[in-house]
Parts: sequence; C-alpha cells; structure tokens
Amino acid sequence: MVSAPVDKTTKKHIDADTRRRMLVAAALRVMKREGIAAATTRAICAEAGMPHGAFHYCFRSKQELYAALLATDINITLDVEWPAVDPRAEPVENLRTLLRSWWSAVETDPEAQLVLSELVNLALRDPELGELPAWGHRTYLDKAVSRVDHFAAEARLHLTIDTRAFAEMVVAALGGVIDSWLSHRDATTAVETLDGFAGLFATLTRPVPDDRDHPPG
Amino acid sequence: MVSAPVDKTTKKHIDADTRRRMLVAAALRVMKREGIAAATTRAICAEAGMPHGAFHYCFRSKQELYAALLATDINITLDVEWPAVDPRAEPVENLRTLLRSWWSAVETDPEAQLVLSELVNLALRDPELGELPAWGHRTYLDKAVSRVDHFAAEARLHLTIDTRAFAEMVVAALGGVIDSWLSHRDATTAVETLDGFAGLFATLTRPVPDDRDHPPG
DNA sequence: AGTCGACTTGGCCATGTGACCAAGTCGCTT
DNA sequence: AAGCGACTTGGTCACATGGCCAAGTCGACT
Repeated sequence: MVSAPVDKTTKKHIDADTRRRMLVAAALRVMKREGIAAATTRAICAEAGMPHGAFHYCFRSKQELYAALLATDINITLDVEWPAVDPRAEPVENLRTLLRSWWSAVETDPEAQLVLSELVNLALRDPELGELPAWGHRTYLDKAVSRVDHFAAEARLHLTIDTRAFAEMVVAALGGVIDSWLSHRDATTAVETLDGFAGLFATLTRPVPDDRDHPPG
Repeated sequence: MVSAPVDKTTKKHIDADTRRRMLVAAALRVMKREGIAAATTRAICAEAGMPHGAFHYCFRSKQELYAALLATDINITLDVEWPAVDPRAEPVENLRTLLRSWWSAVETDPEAQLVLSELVNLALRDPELGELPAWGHRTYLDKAVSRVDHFAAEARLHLTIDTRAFAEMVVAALGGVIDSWLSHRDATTAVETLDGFAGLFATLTRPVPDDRDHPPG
C-alpha cells in the first residue's frame, strides 16, 4: 500500500523523472540569464539547488539534456492570449493586431528567443540532435497554421492562398523581424516592419460574405 | 632600400598583419566545416598551418579574433552577380528573379549562414562584442537599400513606400526564410515562400511611366 | 659584418569541464 | 525489524582550452 504522499518540498528522495524536469527548467533559466555557453552541468545543478553528482544520475550525458530541452515547449511565441479580433474591422487592422500580439510575446521575453536560436544552432551541428530543429519547426508551423485558421474564422476572412503557404510566410516574416531585432534592438522599426507585413498579408484575404443577409436557398 | 619581395610562400617571417588575415580566413573555414565551438585556437592554427603559439602573437585574445571575424565581410548573401532584369516584364517576375538570386547565394553556401548565426549569438552574449551585431545589421541593411534602389531603377519601378522600409521588409523576409530553411532544409518550400513574398512586394511597386513616348515639354 | 627588432616556436600552466564512481542514506515492502 | 533497491553525495579523473613565456631565428638596415 502506498503511504500518504510526503511533502515534496521536504522529502529528501525525489523521483528521478521530476528531478529531470527540475534540471531542464533550471537549465533554461541559466541559459536565458547567461547564455547557453554558461550553462555547464555544474551551473545548472547549482541553479536547481542540487549537488553536481545529481546531473549524471538523471541524464546519461549533457546531450540528453539538450534533447529534453529542445523537445519541450521552447517556441512560446505563438502561445499568447488571443487578441481582440473585430469581424467588422478592416482585414489589415485585424492582421496587425494578430502580428502585434505575437510580437509582444517576443518583446516580453527576448532571452527566450536568443536561447532558442543558440539551442537550434547547437543542434544543427550535432549529429545526435540534428533531427530536432526540423521537428521543432514543423511543430511551430503546425501551431501557426491552426492559429491562422482560427483567426481567419474569427475575423470572417477568406484566404486567397493555401493556409499553410500563408502561415509559412507569416512565420518567416515574424522570424525575420525577430532576427533583425535581436541585433539592432529597435522596437519601433520592428513593429513598423511588422505592420508593413500586415498590409501585405491583407492583400491575400477577402472578407467572407455575410450570410445573415443572404440566407441560403 | 627595400629589397626585392621574397616569395611569400617560401619566406619564414610573415608580417603580423597578413598573418592575422590568414588566421581569420582559417577560422572561418574551420567554423563552416565543424561549427564555431570546434574552432579552438589550436584548430585554427592547425588549419592555417601555424604553430599554436602564433595565435597569441597576432591576437591579444580570442575575442579579438571574433571581433575581426565579425568586422569582415560576413554577410555575403547580397553580393551576387546582378540578375537579369527586364523592364518590360511584370514587376512580380523581376522581384522573384531578384529574391531568387539572393537565395541562390544562401543555398550555395549554407554553412556561411550557420556560422553567421553562431557568431551573432556569441556576440550578443558578450559585452565586449555586443555592438557588432547592430553594426553588422546596419551595414547589411544599407547594402540592401542600395541594391533595391538599383533594382527599382533597372526594372523601371517606382516604390510606393519608403525605400528603407521596403528593404527592411525584404531583409526580414529573406532572413526568415533562411532561418526556417536552416531547420527544415526543404529548398522547395523555401523558394515557394520567397516567390510568395515577391508577389506581395510587387503590390508596393508601380511601373514608371515611359517618358520616351511622352517627351517632356 | 654586425646589430637590433620583429617574428617564431614549442612547451608550460591554471582553470574549468563532462563524466564516473563508491560509499552512504533513505523509505517502501515484506 | 530487516532488507533491498532507488536515490544522494562529494570527490576524483582525464582532458581540452585559452593564455603566457623565454629562448631561438631570421632579415633589414647601418
């Protein structure tokens, strides 16, 4: 029989799996603060409040930590509160709102973007981790597609091109702006460029005819 | 009097400044081949065919090499043979040609893009090198502006928005596509997305009226 | 020819890193 | 209560790295 759960903050023995999660979280914190290079096994354990030996009890190697890190929710850009979309507003306006909502996530946590970039670069060089960036990008794009779909429905817009192709361009535009911004750190320019893209993307949409005035049959 | 120049490939003593250039070139080669992490001072010297001690005779520190590397022509994307532009063709078509010509540079030397990304990430974390990415981006954008200007003149197009804003979007689009492509490595998708952007950018142009048929006065 | 400074070389050092291990500790089960 | 297996811990190892140096070598100018 399993006894009553012991207070997790007090008990000495911690399940190896939860400890793994703690280490991953700690690693992400260190990387955001000081960069991926500073995230040594020791620094990560210190951040997690564990002795150094704990690391290789949880992970076979450091690569395994990288893999775990890449496999978790790194791409947080698209996970934001859904913006206020008004079906009666101009398409441009709604698109601008959408892009800006995603941009706000970037500006709120710029270090996350940097870490993501560092992590992807690392993985692209490591044969063991080489597949992960492709998988991550696919996941990210899928999420973008579903978000765009949802948006189009809510704004009552019809996309004149394939949704995936549309999302692909949106992702590229957002990614490009982020990339530039990480270097120049000029938020004004970034948002202006993003607004410019909103205008361009609007040319790929058409308002859905309102059926309430023209019921079928 | 300066004696006749000794054969540079034979003579033992090499000017420290040219040796610096040799090391920078060797470093870039190593980085492209094995990644920035593998470019240790030793590996670089070996690549350059020099003993390890030569490094710190030429550079005060490794950071100084990074700085030199970032300060040289890293952004080669826009330096390609000028594409064939036809003033009588559709704007979309010409824009597609332009973007594709830049893309070809990327696909020809993908490692260069990776190294650039790694280098920028490194610099963004290092207080000593922190200014370089912003400078690099400014330089890159300036070059893009001039290229766009040249292009518009040659294709006899008028841009309906500020040239710099236009270039900013082009740079972001190209950068975003590169970023995605580095992960998924699907050239077809990349070019299709780029072609999509060409269509969008075309909406920001208007043909310049041909004055030959309507001479002034 | 002689001198002086620029260049060359190999070796050395302190440091930090990922990895490993063996002894110890805890708590669930029987 | 006794045992057993999962978890804990600090120490240690081999190794690579950036940086430094002192002795040696070359070559240009006087």
